[in-house]
Amino acid sequence: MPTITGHPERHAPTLEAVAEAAGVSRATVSRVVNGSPSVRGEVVEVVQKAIAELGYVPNRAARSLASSRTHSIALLVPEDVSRFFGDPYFASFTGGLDRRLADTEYVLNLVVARDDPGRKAVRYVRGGNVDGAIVVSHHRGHDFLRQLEGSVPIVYGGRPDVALSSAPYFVDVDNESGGYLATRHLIESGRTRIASIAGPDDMSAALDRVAGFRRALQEAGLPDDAIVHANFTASGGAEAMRTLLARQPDLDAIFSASDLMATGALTALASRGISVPGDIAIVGYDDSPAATWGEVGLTTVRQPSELMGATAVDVLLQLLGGVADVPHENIVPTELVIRNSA
Amino acid sequence: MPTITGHPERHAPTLEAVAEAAGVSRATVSRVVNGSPSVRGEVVEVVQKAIAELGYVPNRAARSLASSRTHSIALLVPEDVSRFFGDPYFASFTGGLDRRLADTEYVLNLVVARDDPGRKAVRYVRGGNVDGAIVVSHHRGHDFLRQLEGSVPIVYGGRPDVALSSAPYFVDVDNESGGYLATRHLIESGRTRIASIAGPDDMSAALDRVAGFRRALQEAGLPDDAIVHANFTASGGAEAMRTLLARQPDLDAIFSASDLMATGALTALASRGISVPGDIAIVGYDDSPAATWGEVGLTTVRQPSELMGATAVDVLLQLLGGVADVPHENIVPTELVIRNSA
DNA sequence: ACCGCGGGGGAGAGCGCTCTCACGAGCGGT
DNA sequence: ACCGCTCGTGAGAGCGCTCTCCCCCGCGGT
Repeated sequence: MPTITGHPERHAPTLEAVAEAAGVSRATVSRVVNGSPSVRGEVVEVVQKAIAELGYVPNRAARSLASSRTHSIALLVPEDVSRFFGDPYFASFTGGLDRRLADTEYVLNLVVARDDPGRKAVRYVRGGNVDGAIVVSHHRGHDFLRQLEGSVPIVYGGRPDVALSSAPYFVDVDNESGGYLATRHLIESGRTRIASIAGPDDMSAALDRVAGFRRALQEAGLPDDAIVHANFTASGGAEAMRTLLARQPDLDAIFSASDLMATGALTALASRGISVPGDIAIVGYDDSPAATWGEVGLTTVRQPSELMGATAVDVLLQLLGGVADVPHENIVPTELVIRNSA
Repeated sequence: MPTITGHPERHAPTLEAVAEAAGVSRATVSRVVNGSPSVRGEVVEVVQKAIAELGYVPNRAARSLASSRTHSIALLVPEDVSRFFGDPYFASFTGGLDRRLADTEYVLNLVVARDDPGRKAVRYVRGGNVDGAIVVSHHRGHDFLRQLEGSVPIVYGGRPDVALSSAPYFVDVDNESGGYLATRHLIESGRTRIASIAGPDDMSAALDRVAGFRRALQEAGLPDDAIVHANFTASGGAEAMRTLLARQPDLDAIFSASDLMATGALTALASRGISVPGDIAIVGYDDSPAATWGEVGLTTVRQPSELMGATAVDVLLQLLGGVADVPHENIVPTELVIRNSA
């Protein structure tokens, strides 16, 4: 049964056909297709004309079989896809990644390591199906990632928590400077009694933001000890807000380490009739959709997630291109998005 | 493992190597790998043992070159990736799709048709790089999709708006029954003065939900004319809520055609001291993250987006498998998620 | 004149797999 | 005993590229 679902495949033109049409050898066409500099200009033109006329498209499989390069890279997600993409941060990370990749000949393979744990994904990556991989949303405990070492170049989105045997390449965001930025903004708008609803104290990202918060306050000679840790949820944010108000009723600004917690804080404030930004200014963190869903738009620190995606691709392409001395740590800066809440 | 006489060069084992190790021909190994029934059981075992010992992984490129089947399918997104994945609906559609695909040998290629318009993506799909494609988030005006016709089997997520020359395959959700489900739930919990905050009246999905709303009320002999259209935003929902209250202050239930509008309605109700679900019950639509972000969890109609993704894969696999009489229209039912608001 | 050299282009051997054929063995029917 | 089958397996020809040789030609130096 050679017929596949009745799709009459018109024999796609091959390199050979182009070569014949252009009156040159296969090798020459190949050179033109791959942009080799050692073909005379006029020959290049003839070949390109033939390519255009025949509508030739290189066969990826043949190419990668012959060159043992696949021209595809894996986006390795070590968890459920819907959870992954449901996170706006990763959605836009992927967006930046894809946009950067669009300029190249590379194709993105979505590889999910859900069950197993990761057996299939590891086999896929190690099996020579991709030239490199970008690993995102990895967490402590994803030890199977170690099995990828020594196969293809890998770039991590976020500093990997897994103990790897050699220094990994990764891109990460500068949380400290994010906290600093947010706090400076509050200071510059004249606030002086500034507190922070921080994230869990066992997450380095949360602690780094606190560090930035403190640095800004210290530089300004303001007290830096009004800090309550919460768990990155809206209700946690609301509770933290109440705690802070109880402790220090004359607060005039809050730096919340996540937008979600900020929305909780906003709710808590609203229910007490405290106006934002009139009485208290709030800066969030993430620039998630939650930032614009409430009545007041949330001023927040955006993680340059697109840039991170693009950077991850850049690093990987350099690695694949054999560039020497590619930096292992690639830290991108954060950016303040000013709306109404501060 | 390195042999005594061999070079230390660790070269990925090929079919040939397995064949030699197992003492059979390449063809036989190929048969085993591809699950051909015509190999004796004991031979299968020997071969599988050899495969396991050598850690053999088939070379995808070679396989697809020889068979002219790529074993990969495209997820074609005709718009910006971050916007696409930022939508929880699509995130989980993709999740379902991926999960279903995980049981197969197929791999997902993320293909974005952003600029161009779609030139590169069309070339990619037509160029024989994938066996089939799933097109999502397509809109009126995406005429380039027509150029895909006649290349590989295509399944659309959502009924395509583009004028195609032959009946497309698609999966879609049953909006009418979603509206019906939500409204029935309100009726069954004893509500009798039920209104709807509907979506824009030029979107068929919105109108279908209204139709379901009406059907439920008519069946119950309740008035079905308390309907205000809004634009699917939170502030639109809040305004619609105020309008409804002004019109009919004794309302005891609301069916909101989106979760976002429902959150707006909740805000409006809270500011008037109307309790949910005490005074007024609310059912939303989508089961987006917004449904769980507020103080009260939103009872809502979940679009079975995962199921849709999985169904799209099923349909495509059937098409690829040459199954006859694959249905073109695949409508999946909606599902009620009960939380606190109703 | 000669030689050497370098650049442009052709020839051809694979890359690792699939798949059609051919082949031999075993078996039942006549 | 013969034929004709089926069944399991092997042989070998590609699939469409890349890439290493190698050759040819024109040039400059001696």
